[in-house]
Amino acid sequence: MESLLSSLKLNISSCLYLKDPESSELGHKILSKSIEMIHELGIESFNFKKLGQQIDSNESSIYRYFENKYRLLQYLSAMYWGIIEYRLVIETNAIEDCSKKLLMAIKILTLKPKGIDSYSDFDQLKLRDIIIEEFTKSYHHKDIDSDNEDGNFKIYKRLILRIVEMINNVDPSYNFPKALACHIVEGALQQYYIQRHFKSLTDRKAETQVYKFYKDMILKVLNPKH
Amino acid sequence: MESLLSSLKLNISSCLYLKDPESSELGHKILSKSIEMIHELGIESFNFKKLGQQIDSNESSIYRYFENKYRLLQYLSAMYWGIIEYRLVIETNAIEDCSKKLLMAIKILTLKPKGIDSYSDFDQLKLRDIIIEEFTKSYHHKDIDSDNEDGNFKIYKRLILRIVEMINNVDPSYNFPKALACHIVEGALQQYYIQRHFKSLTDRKAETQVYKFYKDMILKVLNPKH
DNA sequence: CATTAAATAATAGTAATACTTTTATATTAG
DNA sequence: CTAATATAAAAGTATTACTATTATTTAATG
Repeated sequence: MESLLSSLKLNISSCLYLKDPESSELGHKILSKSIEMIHELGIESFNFKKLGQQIDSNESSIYRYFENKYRLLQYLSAMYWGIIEYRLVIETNAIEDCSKKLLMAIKILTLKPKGIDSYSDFDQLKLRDIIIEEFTKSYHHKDIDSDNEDGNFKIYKRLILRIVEMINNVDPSYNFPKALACHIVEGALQQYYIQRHFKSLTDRKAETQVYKFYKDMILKVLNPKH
Repeated sequence: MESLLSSLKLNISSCLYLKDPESSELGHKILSKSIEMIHELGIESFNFKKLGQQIDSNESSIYRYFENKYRLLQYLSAMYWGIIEYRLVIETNAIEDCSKKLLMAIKILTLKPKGIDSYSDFDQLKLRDIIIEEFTKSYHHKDIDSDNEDGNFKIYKRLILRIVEMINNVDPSYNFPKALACHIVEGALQQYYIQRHFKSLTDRKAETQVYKFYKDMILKVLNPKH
């Protein structure tokens, strides 16, 4: 069955683009090809000139969609977190038990997506890799505060607040729900980065390690009501 | 009493510089002034030309010490982690009790240093801010693997392995000591960044929050032997 | 179908940056 | 005093990120 998301549109803050890339053929090409290229080159070596060459378009045309490559990265990040948020809501919705709900959320945040759903003409695994490698750069810079005011990180923050709510439902007496939620979301990326690049700091290299680590943590740190 | 560190020299990997900045007057000026300027401008807007102007020296002279500004950032990071490692060893050395030892380590990692010791002609609090704001950029880039092979992150990794050892001493049966250690070291920086820039994701804005969060976590996650 | 508006392409240009090269000058060590 | 080394000054190069201009194509509307 076709995924629901394929008939919906992620509502991405219009501050992130000059012209909506979902509104044209060229826009779609920009998104899908930029994922490939940033994945291959890294954000530093990637630029709009190279992208233009690859999609038989022109640098200046791309600038009509995005202010610069970091804005594009923020857009791609919003897409990623939007998809995660969507899965989080859909896949935890029916779960009654608070603890099980939270654990499912953590699964979604940590495990590689399996049956990639048909939403998207782009490669979701490559997008995930980009987030692991580059997301930190989309919000570590001098303009972070004004970017933030503009709502560039709305989806990301809303996602974290959803986790906070789940944590509160499991254990309302826990004192650091926000810190814990940030920790899990950001830490999961961090763990994968370390697995890839700092092997000596990795306990065991397995996809499920990251999930197990947080599961163990959650179960011990939170005291379920009943 | 004068700190021991003032009579020692941090042993920073020679891969990080072309000429040892500790070996000359100009080198010292480069270090202390770059801390001020990166703190003020952020690493992106900072460059060697501007630095040269501020210390009445020349761009090209600075290039004889450091390959580029990111290498300088890695050097400053090594300095920071070197000081933390030093404090970690000195201040936990006499503590017998494993758990107390680990908690002291976490204090050092999370709390703002108080009685700044006399090691250094530079501003340690500014250096700490730089690490919070910019450290992630020193190891999120395409050359990370070769940088790493060259030993650019030796001190950082050794520091983490010290924490791992402390964790193992408290609870040898714990399955994720490395993940937990990375988490604490990196997460502490992350928490401060979020406190500063994502207020809505902060539980309570207080310096001690970060320490309390990890203390709570450690006490619940690890099962002391006795 | 004709007209108009909008989107895109092609080209060139600008300003800044990151870094190199060359040459001159100052400092230091033997 | 001499020679080696460190630094300064100045100019130059290649790249990048972005803008501006004009031409061409496409789509939308009456």
